[in-house]
Amino acid sequence: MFPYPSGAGLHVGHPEGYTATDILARYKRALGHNVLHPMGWDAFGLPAEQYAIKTRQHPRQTTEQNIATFKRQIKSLGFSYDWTREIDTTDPKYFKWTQWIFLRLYNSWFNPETNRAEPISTLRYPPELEGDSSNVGQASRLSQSSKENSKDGDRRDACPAESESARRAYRDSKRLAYVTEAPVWWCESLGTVLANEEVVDGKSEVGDFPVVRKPMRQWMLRITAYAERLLNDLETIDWSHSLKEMQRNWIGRSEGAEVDFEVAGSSRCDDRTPQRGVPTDKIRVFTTRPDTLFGATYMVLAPEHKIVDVITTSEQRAAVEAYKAEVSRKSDLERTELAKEKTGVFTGAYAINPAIDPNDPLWPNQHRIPVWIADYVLASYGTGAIMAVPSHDERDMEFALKFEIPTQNVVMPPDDWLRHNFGPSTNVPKDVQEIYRTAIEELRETYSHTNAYFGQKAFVGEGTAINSANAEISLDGLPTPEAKKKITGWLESKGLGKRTINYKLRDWLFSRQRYWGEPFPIVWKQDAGGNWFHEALPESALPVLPPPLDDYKPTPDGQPPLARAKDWVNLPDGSRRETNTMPQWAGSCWYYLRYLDAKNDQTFCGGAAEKYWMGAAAVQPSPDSTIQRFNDSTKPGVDLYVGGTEHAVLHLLYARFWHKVLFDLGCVSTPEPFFKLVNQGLILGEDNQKMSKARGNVVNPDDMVNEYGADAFRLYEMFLGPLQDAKPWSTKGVVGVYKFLGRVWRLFVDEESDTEFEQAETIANTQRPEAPNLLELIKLRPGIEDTPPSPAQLKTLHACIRKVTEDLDHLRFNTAIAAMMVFVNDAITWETKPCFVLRDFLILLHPFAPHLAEELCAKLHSEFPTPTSALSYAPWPKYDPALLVEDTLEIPVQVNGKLRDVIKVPADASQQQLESAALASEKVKQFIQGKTVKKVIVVPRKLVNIVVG
RNA sequence: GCCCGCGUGGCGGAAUUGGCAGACGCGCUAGAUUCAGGUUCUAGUGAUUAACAUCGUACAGGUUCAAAUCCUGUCGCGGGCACCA
Repeated sequence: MFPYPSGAGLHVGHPEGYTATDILARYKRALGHNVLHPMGWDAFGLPAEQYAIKTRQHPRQTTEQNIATFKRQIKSLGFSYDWTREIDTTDPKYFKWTQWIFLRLYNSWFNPETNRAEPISTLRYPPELEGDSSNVGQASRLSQSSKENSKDGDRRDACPAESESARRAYRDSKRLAYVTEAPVWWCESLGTVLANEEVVDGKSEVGDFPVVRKPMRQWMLRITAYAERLLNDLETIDWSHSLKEMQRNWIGRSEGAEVDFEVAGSSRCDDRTPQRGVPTDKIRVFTTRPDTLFGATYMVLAPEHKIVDVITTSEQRAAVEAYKAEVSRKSDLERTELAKEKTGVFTGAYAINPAIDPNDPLWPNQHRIPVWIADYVLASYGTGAIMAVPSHDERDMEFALKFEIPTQNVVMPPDDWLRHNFGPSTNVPKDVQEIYRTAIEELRETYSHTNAYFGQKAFVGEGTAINSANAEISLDGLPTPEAKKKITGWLESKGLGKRTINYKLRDWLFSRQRYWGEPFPIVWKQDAGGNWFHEALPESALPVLPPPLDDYKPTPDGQPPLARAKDWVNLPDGSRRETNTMPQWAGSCWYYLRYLDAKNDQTFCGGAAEKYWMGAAAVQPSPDSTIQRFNDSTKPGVDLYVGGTEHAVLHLLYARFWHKVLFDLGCVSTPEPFFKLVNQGLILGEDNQKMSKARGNVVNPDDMVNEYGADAFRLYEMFLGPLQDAKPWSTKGVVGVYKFLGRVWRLFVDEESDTEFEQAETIANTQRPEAPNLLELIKLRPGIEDTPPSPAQLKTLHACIRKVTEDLDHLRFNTAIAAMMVFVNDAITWETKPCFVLRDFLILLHPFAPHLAEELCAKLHSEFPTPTSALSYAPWPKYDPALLVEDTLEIPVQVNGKLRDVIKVPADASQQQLESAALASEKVKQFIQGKTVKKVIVVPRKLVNIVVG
C-alpha cells in the first residue's frame, strides 16, 4: 500500500484494495502467520507539485497536509497497519536510499555476456582505449596516433588527458544511468520532460497538456538492457493475464532480421556528396518477414534517417527537403493523427535487392528498387529504414497504391483467404470476381502470376513461399516459418544480414526539470580541455537535500528550478551540482523493500529482513496455512500486491527493472519483486461512469463512514462484486450490508436493553457530556447459552467456516460475505444459541467488520469467558468435514436432459439404487410412459438422466 | 485497424469448473407491528400461461446423455496498443 496523497483526499476506490488486504492480513494472522501490512506515502512528483503551485503553497506544506488527511481517513476505517513502518518518499531518511540506489545504477553496466548488471569496474575497454588508467602519464596508442588537433599544446601533456577522457566517455556510455542528447517529450505547461510512458495520445498524462518532441540533454536509465529478462520472467510470477499482456506489448519483442541493401551505383546517384561518418553504400533495414525479401519492391527511409541527404539526387533534392521540412513541422500527435493518408517522396536513389538476380527473367529490373522517404517509417524503431513488401504488408500496400509502385506476391495465402477476399460478396474488381468462379487452383495460379495490386489487399499471414528463388537459393514451397529460417541463414552466410531481435521498449527518461523530486547525487566537472563531465558524489554525501527555494516553479525554457539556487549549485572546488531531479517513479520503485526494514539507517534494507520477508530464506509454512504461496520459499517476492491497473507499464515495469539490477548486484535475493499481483477493479459512480468531480458522481468515504460506520463501508466495498472487476457503487446497496450488521447485532443483543441504552445515551448527550460507560447497559439476549450445539447448528457453522475460509484463500470476498449472511439468517431462528458457535462466527466476521465483531466478542466474553478475549488474537476456526457429511441427498432426475423430479436418496446409494429410485418416480414415469428407455446416465451423488426415444 | 478480456432477472452479482441457472443482497409486491412514516418481521418475486407446461445465461450454429460453462461465426461492451516494419 503506497498511495499518492493527493489534495482531493481518499475516494472510495482507494479503500477497496486496502480493505481487501486488511481482511487478508487479519485472516492470515488468525492462521498464525507473521504478516507485514504497512502503509506509506508516495509523495514526490508532478501532481503534488502542481497542486502546491495552484494553491500557492510550498509542496512540503501541501504534502504534509495531504498525508495528514489521508492518514485520518485511512485510520477511520480501522485498517490493521503496522504504523511503525510508515515511510514517506520525501523524507530525507528515505530518499537518501533512493539516491543510493541511483548510485548503484550509475556505477554499473550491463554485461551482455553474463546477461546481468555488474560493477562498472569490471568493464573492459576496447583495444584502442586500453591503457593503465592509474598511470595517466603514459600515453596511449590512440592519443599517439590519431590526434592532429593537439598541435597547439604540449603533445605529451595533452595525450594522457585525451586518453582518459576517451576512456571516460566510453565508460559513461555503458553505465545503466547515462546522459544523452536525444529527442524527448517536452511539456511546456508542466515545464519538464516526460517519459514515453507518461505521454498519452500526444498529451501529458498529468494534466493533459500538449507535449512536443525536442532534443535535450537528459539522464536515461538503460531499462532496454533488461528487455529480455523483463519479458521472460513474467512467466515466473502470478499476475493477471491482461497485465502480463500489457507488459509484453509494451516491451514489444519482435524477431526478424537485419538486411543490408546496397545503394545502386553511379548512374542515378552520381551527385552524391560524401559525408563523414555516414556509410554511403548501404541501407540496413529491419524486417520480421525476411521470407518476403523477394517481394520487396521499394524501400522507405524515415525522413530523419542520416543517409537521406547523402543519397538524394539533385533533381529530387528540392522535393525531399520540402518533405522533410513539412514532417519536422508536424508534431508527433499530428503525425499519428493524420496517419490515414500515406505521404512520401522519392529520393531519386535506387537500392539493390540482394536476393534477386539482376537478370532474372521473371521480373526484369526488380533487383533495382526505388528508395523513398515517408513518415510512416519511424526513425526511432529498428534501423529507421524498411524494405517495403506491398503484397504482404498493409501499410506498404497502401503506400504502393497511392504512388503506383509495383507489387510482387511471394507468399501463397491459404485457400480460405483467397476465397474470402476474392469471393463475389466482397467489393473487389470484376476481373477478380471472374477469377473466383474458377477453380481454386486457378485462383492460386493467378495469385502467383499477378504482379498487380491483387484485390488491393495485402496478405500478411503465414502461407507458403512462392516466386522466391535465385541461382543460389529457393524458398518456394516452404511454409513461412521455415522460409524465414532459410533466407536468414543464406543472408548470414553471404554477410548480407543477420537474425535480430528488436524491442519497442525504450530507455527510461529519468530526469525532470522540476523542484519536487530527489536531487541527483551527481556533480559536473570540467576537464583540462574545458569539457564538462559528470561524476558521482560519494555515499557519504547522501542524502543530497534540495536547496530551500522561494520560487520553486518550473521555467518555460527547461532550466530546472534548482539552477536558481546558485549557492547550492556551485561548489567550492568549481564543480557544479546536477540540477535535474528524479521522476516520481524513483521513490516508488523500491518502497516495498524499505517496508521490510524501515528504520535501518545503515543500509536501504538489511539482508536478514529482506531474506525473511521476501521469502528467499527457508521459512516453514504454518501447518494451518491453506495458501501455500504465503511464505513459500519457491515463490519469492511480495506475497500479495493489490493495486490498480494504471501502473501496468509505469511503476510495475520500473520497479521490476530496479529490482533486477539490485538482484544482479547482490543487494536483494529474489529476481522479481512481486510474486502475486491482483488488480482491483475500478469502482464506478452510481451512473456507471468513472467517478470524477466533473460528473459529480464522487462518493466520499467520510460520508459513508458517518452514515453507516466503517464496518458497513468495508463490508460493502467487498460485497459489491469480485475484487478484480469494475463495478458501480450503489449507496442503496450499502443499506443491505448495514442491515446485515444490524441482524448480527440483534443475534447477540437483547433488544430491550438496547433501547434502554439508546435512551440513556440520548439523555447523556443532552445533559452530561461525561457519561459513564453506558455500553454496559447492553445485555446479551436470552437464549445464548453455554450448551452443546445441535448437529444442525454445527453443520450451519462449519459450512460457513468452510465457505469463508475457501473464499478468502481465493480473494472471493463477496461470496464469503454471502455465506455469513446465510449463517446469520439461520442462526437468528435458533431457540438457543450456543455461545461457542456464536464466538466462532465472530472470528469469521472480524476481518471484515472488526469494530462490531470485537464489541460483540467482548460482550460475549463478559458472560462466557474464553482464554483470549480479543478476536485479533483468536485462532481461525477449522471446519470439520465429518460434520458436513449429508446422510441423504436430493438428486435431480432428468428425462432427455430436462429436469423432471428431485428424489431423496441415502448419500451412499449405489448407481443401481439411484437408477431404480429415479425410474420409480411418479413424475418421471409420466415422461417415459410409452417410450423405450435407451440409456440411463447415473452420476453418483449428482444426478440421473434417463434417455428415452 | 490490431491484441486482450467480458456479455446471466428491473439492478449488483452466484453457480463445487460440463450435471437442479439465478445463492446472497438491492429493488418491487402483499401481509404483520405502528395513529402515521421509518425500522423490524413473514411470504412472494426470470418470462409466457388459468393451469399442465413451455421458453430462458448477447445472437446464430455445432459437440455432448447433459452447455451459462467446450468449439465456430456474428453483434455489443470494457481495457490496452496504435504506421513498431
